[in-house]
Amino acid sequence: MGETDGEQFSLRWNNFHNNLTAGFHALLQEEDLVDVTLAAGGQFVHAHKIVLSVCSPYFKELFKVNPCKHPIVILKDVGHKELVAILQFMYQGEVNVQQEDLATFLKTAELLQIKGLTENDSPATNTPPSVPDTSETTPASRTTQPSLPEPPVVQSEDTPVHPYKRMRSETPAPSSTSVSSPCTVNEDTGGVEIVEMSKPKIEPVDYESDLEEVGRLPSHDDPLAQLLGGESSSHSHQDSAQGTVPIFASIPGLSQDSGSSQDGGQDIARYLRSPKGAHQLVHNGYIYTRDRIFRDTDFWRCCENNRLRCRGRCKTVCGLVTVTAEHNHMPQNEKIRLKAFMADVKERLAKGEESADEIFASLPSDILETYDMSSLKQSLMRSHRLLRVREIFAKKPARSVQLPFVQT
DNA sequence: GCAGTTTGCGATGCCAAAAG
DNA sequence: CTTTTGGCATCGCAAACTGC
Repeated sequence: MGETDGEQFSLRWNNFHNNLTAGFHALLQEEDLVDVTLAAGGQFVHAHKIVLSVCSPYFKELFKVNPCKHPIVILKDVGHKELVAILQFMYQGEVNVQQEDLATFLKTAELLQIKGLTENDSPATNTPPSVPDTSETTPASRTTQPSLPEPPVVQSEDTPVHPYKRMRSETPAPSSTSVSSPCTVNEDTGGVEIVEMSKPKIEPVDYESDLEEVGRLPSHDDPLAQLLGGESSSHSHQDSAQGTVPIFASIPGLSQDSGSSQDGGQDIARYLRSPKGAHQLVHNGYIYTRDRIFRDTDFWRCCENNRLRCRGRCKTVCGLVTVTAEHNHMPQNEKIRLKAFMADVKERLAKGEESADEIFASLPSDILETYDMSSLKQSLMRSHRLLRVREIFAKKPARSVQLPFVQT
């Protein structure tokens, strides 16, 4: 390295920014190398994750926590027109917007945290040099504090840790819509199972923590209750029975009502991992275990199919949940909630940063009142110890456990 | 209180049959 | 023939039990 002390030449491409801008725009126009599908207003737009990430910390974070090859991001309550305009702004650095559409456009841009269009556009961050400051389009009405957008659920078929005998077909989805993007199979575990399920432990979907700020979903103290897709046990599962429901999330603030989540968010679905690592789906307060994959359809069956002889089933095609058979029992929100809590407790126990007493003391009072925590605590502590012992033995070199060969 | 053993049940995979 | 549903055997985890 020290040999490079000689005279250096600065090579500058004067047309660099223009070329980059034109290149990105061309890629967008030709839908070349696109790796994300944005759905808004019933229509779909393809884009590039890298461009969205550069122009929006919101998208950046979204793609970081969902390392799916080709996610489909369904932006509820965002119009197709606004989305296209925002994309044009991101790719070209400028866009023409009708005056009557300006307010909606800017509000959408704020919620999506589009750099150059939002007030909290961090100057310290790497603002794209080619994106001009659009302060001239900044109206006085843009003084509202943008609420943190609820992250849309990135529909992904992510992180299969365990070997499955049958892999999902990658044939394009025969969707009734104009989805031309694949039903992505992301076989990359990526070590991010914390997002959905960590490899050794059960872990809830992590982006629920962001959902808490929305208030549309249950805002219990527990960071896990949202797994249920709503907490009300009084909900009627018939609401979505035999209906197709997209896995989606709304962008709050654009619409004060609950949008198409008529039943209070009950149609939010979440992917989980079972304690054994299998894919699970939580929908309308029911847990489904993936039964099989056929073509581009995942078939799920109620996890109570054995115990309660429940016939509840559903299927997902490109993230669209279709309930195909009714359950013979009520939604098991409380059960799911408890399981989620126990998974959380186990995770914290495993971290060893808190004592068991501290962890249990931090649980919501209703959980503590409902369940016999002393026995639960004892049981968890025991299984935790057991786990540690197994880990220790698993780490031992093989020769240390080899027994002398005895010929019989 | 801890460690070892037993037992119950949930999870999983596979197959057959029904339906379209 | 393809898709969907019903059934069940098996495995393994975790709770419960027992003894020290």
